[in-house]
Amino acid sequence: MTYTLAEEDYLKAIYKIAERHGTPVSTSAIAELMQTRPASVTDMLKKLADKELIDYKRYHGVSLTRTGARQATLLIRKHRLWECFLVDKLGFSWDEVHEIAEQLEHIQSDTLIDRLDDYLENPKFDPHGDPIPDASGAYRMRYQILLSDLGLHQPAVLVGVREHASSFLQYLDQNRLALGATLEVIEVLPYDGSVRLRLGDGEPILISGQVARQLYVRQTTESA
Amino acid sequence: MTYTLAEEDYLKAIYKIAERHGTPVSTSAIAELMQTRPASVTDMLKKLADKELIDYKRYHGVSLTRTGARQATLLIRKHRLWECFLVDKLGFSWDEVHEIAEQLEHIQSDTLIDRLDDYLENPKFDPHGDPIPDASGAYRMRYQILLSDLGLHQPAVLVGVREHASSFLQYLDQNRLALGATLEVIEVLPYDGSVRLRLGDGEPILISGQVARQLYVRQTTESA
DNA sequence: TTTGTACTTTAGCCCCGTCTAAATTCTTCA
DNA sequence: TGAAGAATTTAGACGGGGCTAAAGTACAAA
Ligand SMILES: [Mn+2]
Ligand SMILES: [Mn+2]
Ligand SMILES: [Mn+2]
Ligand SMILES: [Mn+2]
Repeated sequence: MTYTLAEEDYLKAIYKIAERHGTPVSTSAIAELMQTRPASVTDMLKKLADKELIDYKRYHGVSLTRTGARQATLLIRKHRLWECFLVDKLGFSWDEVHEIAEQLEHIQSDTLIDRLDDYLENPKFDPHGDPIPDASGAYRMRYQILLSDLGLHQPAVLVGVREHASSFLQYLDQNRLALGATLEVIEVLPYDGSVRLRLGDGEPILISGQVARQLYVRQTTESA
Repeated sequence: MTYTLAEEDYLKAIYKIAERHGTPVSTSAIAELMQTRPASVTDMLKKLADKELIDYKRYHGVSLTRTGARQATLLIRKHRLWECFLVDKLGFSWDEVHEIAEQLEHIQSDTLIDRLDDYLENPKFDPHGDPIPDASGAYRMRYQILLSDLGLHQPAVLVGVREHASSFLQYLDQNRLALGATLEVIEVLPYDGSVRLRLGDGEPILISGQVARQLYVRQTTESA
């Protein structure tokens, strides 16, 4: 019923890889995300399989069981709620909170996280725009597309980031690319796929195609 | 520069025992407080001595070095600030917070705890009346005596508890014995040392000598 | 001064989570 | 279809932190 820090982090890693690349999840993908060796991953996979948190067939990758998936989403819930706390209450910026939340998410207390949720007034999204599962583990995906897939002159709002590295988030800050910003693609440069944007009512800015593929936007009504 | 959870808890235990019973601190005292075996304590003492966090001579107990004591007080600072957060912001009661703070105190972040301190408006005492060290590790002891040592008809205020067990704190709640309560000893029963108190302006209550020896009070002016 | 007893340490073991090196299995392509 | 070559697992080790049982030390009482 209660899992170790390492077990929790593995479950979360498997969940995130499955979410992005589908199932089954390979040993090497887990090793890369967790910065460990594949041999270490194999060891842990056996333990998680013994506890029926994953379905594991040697040489064929893993997927989470219902129990494992539930545990992973509860951990993600805790991670994201703590990030909200750090940003909204303690004044951290969105590029500073990940490492701390990576620790805080493992605090074991049945009531703590629900009280924190109430204290924060039940936020639905974390500082990076990621949805926060409720106490039962359920959440709805926000409607979103990649900025790189947004049509020309389609008004849209920045709602999330695919990349969470500090350096990337700081780059966004420097270019006034904050969540909630309204934008519109003015031009896509054919040579390298760079994108020229109108941001709010300011001067147009230019971002690389690389960056455009890391930003999630929601289209707004034409007339907005 | 950064210590494991177990190392931190051992340093804190040594600090607390030394504070209450003086130095050197015995292996068995540590084992009892930490709920482990003396053999395990001996193993850890060797490691802490290697890292120069304690002075250790086989068979003769330990004391903290300057570095060790500093580390212990910083841990206590974190523990007590988190307890304030849990009580003041999340609405926990003082008997529910110890276990959670026991985990939260180990979160590693240079800035987190200082921001938390500011967010809580730099409290000087935790929910149990214990002083909170500042960022440099310094704190002043509150003036206090045991209720069992308070003279008859001396007006006083309840400022701290020596015992932190949930059952004890709940007992205090049930008898309206909260920190800050004004009180006065009306009578000490000679047979078993029980104490009759006037609490605020309510009816007198009777507490055992056992309980009276767990409560810290500060005398107030006669005219108060 | 000796000795009994309580306290402490050592020896040897265990589990967790990680690693390297070697062996195994899968897959792809000639 | 039969190797390479890549991915994965196994074998064996290690450090951290804990335990039991046995041995060593200190100290108080005789
Ligand atoms: Mn984590
Ligand atoms: Mn996030
Ligand atoms: Mn602790
Ligand atoms: Mn406290």
